[in-house]
Amino acid sequence: MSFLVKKAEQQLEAAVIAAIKKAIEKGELPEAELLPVKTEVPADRKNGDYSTNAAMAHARAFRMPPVKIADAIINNLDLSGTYFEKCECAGAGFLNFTLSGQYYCDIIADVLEKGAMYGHSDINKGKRALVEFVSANPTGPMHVGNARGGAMGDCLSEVLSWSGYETEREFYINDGGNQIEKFGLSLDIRYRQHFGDPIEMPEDSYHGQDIIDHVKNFAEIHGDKFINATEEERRKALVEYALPLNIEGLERDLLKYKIKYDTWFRESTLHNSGAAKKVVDLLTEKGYTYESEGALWFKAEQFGCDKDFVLKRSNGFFTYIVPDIAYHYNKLAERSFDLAVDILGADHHGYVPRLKAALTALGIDAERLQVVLMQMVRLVKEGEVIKASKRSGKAITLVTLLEEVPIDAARFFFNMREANTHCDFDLDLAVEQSSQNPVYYCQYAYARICSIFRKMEESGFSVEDCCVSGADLLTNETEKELIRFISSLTAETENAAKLLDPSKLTRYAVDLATLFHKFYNACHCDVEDEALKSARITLCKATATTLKNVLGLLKVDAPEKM
RNA sequence: GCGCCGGUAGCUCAGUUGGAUAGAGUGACUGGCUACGAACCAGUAGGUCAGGGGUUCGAGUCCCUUCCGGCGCGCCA
Repeated sequence: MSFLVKKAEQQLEAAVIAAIKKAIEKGELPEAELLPVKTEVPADRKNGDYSTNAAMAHARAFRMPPVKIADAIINNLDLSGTYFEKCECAGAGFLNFTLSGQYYCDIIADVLEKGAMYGHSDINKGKRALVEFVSANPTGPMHVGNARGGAMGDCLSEVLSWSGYETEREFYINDGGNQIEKFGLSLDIRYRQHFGDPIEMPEDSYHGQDIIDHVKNFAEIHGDKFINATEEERRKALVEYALPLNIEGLERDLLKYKIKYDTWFRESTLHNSGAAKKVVDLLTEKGYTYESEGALWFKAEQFGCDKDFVLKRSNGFFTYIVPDIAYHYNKLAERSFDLAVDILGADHHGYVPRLKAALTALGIDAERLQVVLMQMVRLVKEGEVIKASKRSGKAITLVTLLEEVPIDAARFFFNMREANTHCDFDLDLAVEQSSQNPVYYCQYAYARICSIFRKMEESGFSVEDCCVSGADLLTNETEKELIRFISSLTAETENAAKLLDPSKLTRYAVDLATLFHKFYNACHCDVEDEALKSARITLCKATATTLKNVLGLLKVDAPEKM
């Protein structure tokens, strides 16, 4: 959290502990072991700016009613030299504290001093994080689920950076294994169909238009010369033509979505370098594998899984999880990231304990791998769910989505809900440029502030030179509430990083906009009292900085006019 | 059958480490621009926090259990 917030909380805790000790010395409270004092912000501000449950928590230790303990604490409390000016007992024995005007001044000054860096924290300084997200199969276009994963992964990466991590974004290209076989098969059949072969597409092949388009373009270049080649050669040529185009397409589409990766990691490199074989050998050396029915098994039960699983099939091929183990071994052991985050669809949840078990067996602290499971997205239009079938190739693609919905709105919407909740994406609302759309609501607040600044400058008033010149100027409840909320951004960033949940910050942006609009309606900036005018403009500047920073984190534009 | 996730206002969702009378948005209704952007604000109405038990000063939050929904449990990926 912001150092000022921390300072205030520490002052409060120290003052309460000192008061309890003093009361014990004076015999107003009995001798007993003290419990740690915890402070919190009351939900209802009528109960002060901070409260502590110290009196209630000590009820048992002191064998006294909480209210009596609270009285003793208040009688011995010394708040001089702190950011607090008042303490009252309320309810069951809560001690409620009120912040002084100086606190509000100092918060605003701090925001303006930090500027674009306000909201950043250093709690994870010196650590490196890798966020892997989307990692869509390169066999076809991305769908709406990838759009959510992309928006979330990108914002989460930014959140981690803000919390102090040195963060990298990575895309894992599944260019090995079964789905590439299926890709080759699908291309092959479409190619033969293109030249008149009446062969039919199997049920489980890729039926999308993109496969047909690839074949058409391929045929324009190479004609029918692969018709008489062996099936293996033909497939190889088709895959070597289409796969790079698909990967370029993924990169291009994600860039449109404002997502830029630091690395594109290919699964095939794990096979070619022997890394996949190496992790299996390591597990075998450590005695964590055994052979049964011609296959090589991993003793997963020993590491908390419900059953053992196969690493190498009796036909000699590795199962899908081996390259994944090797990949995460690469992230954590070879590239030594302190934290690796995977963003996966919720249907992968059963696989996570297996992967972690294997990593543990390899001597890696599996806690360094954190998996964010993401529930499915349902698209809603005109109040009805749009059905999407992936196999039929009729799923709504990311590109189609972005043609309908502004990019900022899409990114914002996909970050409004926690990963682990089903997400209804309302297309009509996302497109709507009105108050109902939370993206515009936030942007409107920013544009409104900029408009105030323009008006002030036009009348010859220097916005640049504004400051809060006295601790007793910003006393309206909407002003104080706005400032307190501004002061909580750093703590919010830290919390979002800790919980791996960027949705905290979309809600923060909306709430900040709300508090600003309330302030705007309750207090006029353009008042006769020059000191008050200057103070309020300064508050607007701090609000603008905070709002712009948060929208920047989400990569949503903060327009000066709209 | 076993396991994971969820169930909070008509709808979509918040609710921090267990805290005070459970909150927003949206929809419905009533108000507010001869002052800085009304893309805004103020107010009214709407609840058995799925049901039941337990832990304690205190439970939407923690534990147990039942019901309902989503998903996973392969020598597929």
